[in-house]
Amino acid sequence: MASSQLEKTYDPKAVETRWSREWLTRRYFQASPQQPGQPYCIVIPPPNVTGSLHVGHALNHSLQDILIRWRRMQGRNTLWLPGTDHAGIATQNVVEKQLMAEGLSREALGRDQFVERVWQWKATSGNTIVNQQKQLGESCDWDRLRFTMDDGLSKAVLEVFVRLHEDGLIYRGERLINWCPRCLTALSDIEVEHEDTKGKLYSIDYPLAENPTIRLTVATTRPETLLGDTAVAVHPEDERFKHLIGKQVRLPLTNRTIPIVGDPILVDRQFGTGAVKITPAHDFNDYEAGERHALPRLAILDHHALLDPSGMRQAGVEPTVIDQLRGLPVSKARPKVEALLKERECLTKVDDHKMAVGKCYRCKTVVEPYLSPQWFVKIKPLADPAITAVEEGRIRIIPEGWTNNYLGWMRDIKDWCISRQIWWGHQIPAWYCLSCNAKQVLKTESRTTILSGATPIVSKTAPATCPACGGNDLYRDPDVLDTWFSSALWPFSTLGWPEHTEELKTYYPTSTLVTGLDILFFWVARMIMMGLKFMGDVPFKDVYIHALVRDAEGKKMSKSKGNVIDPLHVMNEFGTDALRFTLASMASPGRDVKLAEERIEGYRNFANKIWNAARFALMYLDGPRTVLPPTQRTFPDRWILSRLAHTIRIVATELEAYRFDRAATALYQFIWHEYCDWYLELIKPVLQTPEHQDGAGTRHTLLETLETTLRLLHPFMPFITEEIWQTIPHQGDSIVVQTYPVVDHRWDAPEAELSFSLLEQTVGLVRTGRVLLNYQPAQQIACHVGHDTPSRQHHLSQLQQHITHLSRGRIEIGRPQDWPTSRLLRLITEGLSVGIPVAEDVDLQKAIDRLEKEIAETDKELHRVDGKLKNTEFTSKAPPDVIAEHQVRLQTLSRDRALLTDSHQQLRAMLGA
RNA sequence: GGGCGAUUAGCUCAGUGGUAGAGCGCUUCCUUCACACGGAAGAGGCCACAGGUUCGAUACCUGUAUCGCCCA
Repeated sequence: MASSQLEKTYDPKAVETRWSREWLTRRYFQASPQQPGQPYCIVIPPPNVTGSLHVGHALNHSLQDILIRWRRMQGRNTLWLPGTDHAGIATQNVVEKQLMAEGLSREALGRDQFVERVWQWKATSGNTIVNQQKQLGESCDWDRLRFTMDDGLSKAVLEVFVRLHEDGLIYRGERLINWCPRCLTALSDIEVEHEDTKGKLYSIDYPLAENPTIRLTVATTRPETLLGDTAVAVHPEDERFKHLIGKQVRLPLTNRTIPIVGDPILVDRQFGTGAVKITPAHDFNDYEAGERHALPRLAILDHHALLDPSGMRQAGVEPTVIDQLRGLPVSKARPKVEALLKERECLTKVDDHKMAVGKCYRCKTVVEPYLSPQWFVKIKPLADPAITAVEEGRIRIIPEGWTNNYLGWMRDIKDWCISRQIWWGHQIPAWYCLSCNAKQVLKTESRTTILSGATPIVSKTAPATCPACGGNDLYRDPDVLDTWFSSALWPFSTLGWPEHTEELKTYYPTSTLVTGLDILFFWVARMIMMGLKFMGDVPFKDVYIHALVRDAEGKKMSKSKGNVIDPLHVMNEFGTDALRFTLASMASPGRDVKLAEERIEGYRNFANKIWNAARFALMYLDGPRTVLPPTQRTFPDRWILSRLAHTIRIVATELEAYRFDRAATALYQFIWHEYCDWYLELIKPVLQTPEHQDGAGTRHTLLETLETTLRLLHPFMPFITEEIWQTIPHQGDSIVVQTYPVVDHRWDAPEAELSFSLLEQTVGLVRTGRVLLNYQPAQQIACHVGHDTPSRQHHLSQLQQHITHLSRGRIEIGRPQDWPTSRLLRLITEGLSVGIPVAEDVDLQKAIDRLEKEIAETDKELHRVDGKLKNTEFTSKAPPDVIAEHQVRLQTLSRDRALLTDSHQQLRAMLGA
């Protein structure tokens, strides 16, 4: 057990590579329903299969690994189930870009070949993130790795789709949906990101049909959609306009007249001119208004969001206008329309206006409301139980503040558009009989349109014949499902559902879901709905929501900004343990993690500190070790055991509460500032004295506390703790499968803690005095130590050897009034006095300044406390113990002040002499 | 526009109805035998602002300002 086994500086790389492999080889993370212990299960939020690990994953995964390793050590039957997500639009975009670079396109390839190509891409890049996760030491059961498009999960998707359809909770219909004209697919409401932009508010005159000299002025931010207007709305109680309701206006640039309707929902009398145009095919609010007033819908944009000549013809747009606008994107059409309106003197005003535009969350293209037939989930019946589950506390959201966010969204939830017009994903299991639906299925060369009137045959397997006509000319719906549809099943589909597996019985409901706020609605809410619907129980009991990781300035990390911290780079430079500990210690609830490399460096240093503490222990562990009952151990041993017990308590409490930051801080504080700074220093004299009578007992406590601390720290810093644990005397194969420390009440030693605080205070004063008098650290000095309170004075004499050792002084303990009155610097705090002889050649100014500062501070505090005690309001109303405490403080402060003043005078006298 | 959160040391953040805390950074000293990725000693704060509750508020309440997030 020679110390040369450990290098002077900890080198994480070799250690991490070795142990991450070894743990996998030894299959420590494999779960089984047969294992004993109360189950504890976490399903990982599946990252994009073709992605790579970013620092957000690192945070998310570190926290899960801490929970899982902690529970595993507690003896729970733990399962951390890993997996990846097929990320439909994102992955398809990536592969399409590759094709473009090769001069190909998905259309040129055809659907089957394209999908085959994506599978190939998944095969080459799909393991990247998994391998990175392994490098991070994530203790997942890798045998159970799942993918949202693997056979089992696809089976679950089919089952769910068919059953929801049977229950009338999935329907197909023509609605206005969010459409990305670049991805050429529908998006759900929450896949649209709203962004404030500067726009304009146009005021446009619509002349009254019966009397063109009367004009109704409408305000709009999108003048080009005017071509598709089918009404104008005013508030039914607006005195300015209510007499116009029911009349017709001429729609500029077209040959149509449209009605004026009264609508209290759509119209805000204060906004704009008080009159708005209604374009049901191009605006969500207008769509609903159109429903209320049974208005026709006229679409003038095609699926590329270009002005569509045939749409415009149907809308009665003047042929010359059509010629000018055909094929233009909105951004170019708008100024044209503006100019045309100006020409005709219809445009009365253009104001600057702040407005929100929706953008595709995948490609940031401006989305268009687009009228098209899509598949929807009727969500209300699913949402209601999901609301109740959270209200009743069957699911706890942590931090609690997000609960209202969740409930608010769920109560106002809209039907979920689940069809996507892409190729990569779960194709919808619906077929159309081409003979029954001859008029509803329109095939052109480039596109097949299935009108909303078509009758689908929904089935888990391809039907051979049409059940209605017996025909066999069946056409499968080309759309695929929203990726989140399959993710919503994740907590049970990964455990084998729809089969009734032992895994489901054992691990469902899972214990905790750890995720970022950004997918609370996308994913968490939908898992709750689907879990309740298909498992009859919540998918998890706790949802822990952590913050997002930002850069040191608090900006969102993004490749284009170049402020991305690459976790792998950081792990290489500072060690995985350092990164994990940093993320854990910064995971305070309700606050974003602002990550700077200096922080990680700081925890790299922490790892090195632990490493060297272990080196120290190994140097002195040779020799017999004796186990003594805690009360019979030495003062330093009793103290450190007491502090360790305290730390174990804190870590347990904080982990239960998901306060990773506080648990990490407690560990840091204990290890560095108690164990290393004080305990190891305190026991050096015993260890460095051969045959010391306390040697055997001390060596045992040293080992016992180090080994326990390593286990306590292991979930946070798995690698270094394993490496050290293996080096010191131990029982068992790996720290991974050891028990987590629990509090031993016999370790609590309040008397030792009290003595320690006196020791710390005394050593602190001596060291301060040493610096004030410019004595070198190594120089042995003589000093007097005394205390006001006799019992504390007695404690000082018991601590004499430790004070002597830590302050490098010959300590004489006695009452301050008996000390020499000249050539002595006295420092005083809270009744404790330290006197240090002043050598002939010392510059006393520093010491005098210091004393003056302390006198001033004591004075200030004295006045404050005295003032309070003289205030009868305080003495009559404050609780007695608070008053007593103030009285004691007043006494101590007065005595300190007197002694400090005395010391100050003596020093000044010396200067004068 | 609605909701939520933040505002504490130079920076990043804990925290509590009764002495203001940590990490990093900064200053000075120190290569002594675990560690210079270290040790020791320091400097640094009207706890955003204004009211209120209270004997007492950085903390509880109300409002304001600034910043951030979510929703519309």
